[in-house]
Amino acid sequence: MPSTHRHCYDYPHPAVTTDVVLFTIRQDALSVLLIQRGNPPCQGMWALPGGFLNIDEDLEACAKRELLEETGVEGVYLEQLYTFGDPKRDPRERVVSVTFYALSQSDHLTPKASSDAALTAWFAINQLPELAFDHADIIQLARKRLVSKLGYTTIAFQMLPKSFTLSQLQSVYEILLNEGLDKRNFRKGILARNIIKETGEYSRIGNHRPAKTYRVINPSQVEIIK
Amino acid sequence: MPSTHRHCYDYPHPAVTTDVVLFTIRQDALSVLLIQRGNPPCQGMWALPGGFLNIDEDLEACAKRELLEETGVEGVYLEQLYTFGDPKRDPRERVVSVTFYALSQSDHLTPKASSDAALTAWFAINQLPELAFDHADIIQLARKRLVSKLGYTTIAFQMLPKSFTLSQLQSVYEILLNEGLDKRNFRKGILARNIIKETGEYSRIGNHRPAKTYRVINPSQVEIIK
DNA sequence: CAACGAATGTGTATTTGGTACACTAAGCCA
DNA sequence: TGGCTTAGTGTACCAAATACACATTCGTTG
Repeated sequence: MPSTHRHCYDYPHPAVTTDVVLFTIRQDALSVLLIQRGNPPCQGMWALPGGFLNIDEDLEACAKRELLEETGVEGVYLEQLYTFGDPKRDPRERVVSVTFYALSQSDHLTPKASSDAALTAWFAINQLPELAFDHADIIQLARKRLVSKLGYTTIAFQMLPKSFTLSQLQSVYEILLNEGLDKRNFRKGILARNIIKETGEYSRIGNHRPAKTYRVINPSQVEIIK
Repeated sequence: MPSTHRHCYDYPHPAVTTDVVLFTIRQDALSVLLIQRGNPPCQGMWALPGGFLNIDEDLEACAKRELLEETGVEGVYLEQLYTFGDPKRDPRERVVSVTFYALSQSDHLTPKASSDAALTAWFAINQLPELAFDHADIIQLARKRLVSKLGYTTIAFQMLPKSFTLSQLQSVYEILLNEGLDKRNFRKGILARNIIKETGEYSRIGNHRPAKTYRVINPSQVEIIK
């Protein structure tokens, strides 16, 4: 390493980064937000938003900052996923990446061109491009975690607007679980948990019967249920 | 920092450590292995085994190495828990700690005096001493994770010898869950899962009827069940 | 304005899984 | 042989999950 480097330690330190898997549902498919890399290594490949931890910055703050800087997305639900530290995962230097996953509803999605002019785009999880580093592993682990959390938390509501219909909610579950669910049983189950209530208003989109809309009783809080 | 430091970077790097919460059951209590700190900061307080990541070392390898070096324990089940990165969690420098939890049966427990002559000792989880840094938080998170994994994995078997009785197994569950369980229902439930089988041998300890011993069908593999 | 298309909304019967509960069996020891 | 200690076993009840079909309410169109 060049001797002009300024920050010195008496034993080697790895670099620490955060990377974020931002999920949303687009066109009936679970999708993740990726950035096309403009520089080597892995130039031209797609990668998760993320970057180096500032020395006085909390891990979660770093993840949020990188997500905002690189994609313009903020205010989403964010949770730590796993820490990847294979010594060879980045060819440049030793990099330990603390990864997060985030959930966003379509409302909040305003990914803009990043400050370093890289491309950002959504990809359906079953049609991912070639990914940089170990980011494909990270995405699969995040997906697995998200799906398993569906079963015992209220995490699904983080992918819906404040007010939603039961059909929309069921659709989130069906897309994530990748299986169809019985409408009556689904509604019975959700309502029995007492976590949502009617807004009193109706969704009047489409040329069919309007649907009651609901909202979460304890919003912006992911709880363990049952 | 002293200018004699040798490893230099063009932006500051945090230190990365691993810390391990090693659980076992001793005297009918869930217990963790701790080391008394010989040096500041937190001199005299108790801490988790752990230490700095070598620059070419995998995270899990680091956790295993530190556990072996500091406590003499090896061959235990180990799993990543969470990464703690509060900028103020260590007063000396910025330290990001990737934490693990480990499970050991009494058989494997041979904690020896560490190489740097610190004291190691087991503490019941309800009688912990004053702990260094944020190690109390780490232990509580590990306990929570372990208990919740009881419900949907075969993790409990990692706390028992290869061959065990159903009463011993039930005891592990009772201690971790902190509640008594019905013997008949417990046995019915475990056997219905088809994860253990009789060894054909009997445990003949104590002045009472011998107990059939069992072992895990798929040993040294923690599986998700149901 | 009637018929149609499309999505909403609703109840019951069955099966399955979980829970509650008490006595006999087998060994050791005095 | 009687007493102590832990092992080992079955059934009845209740709760939760599943399977399953049709009427309702809009908008649109002929």
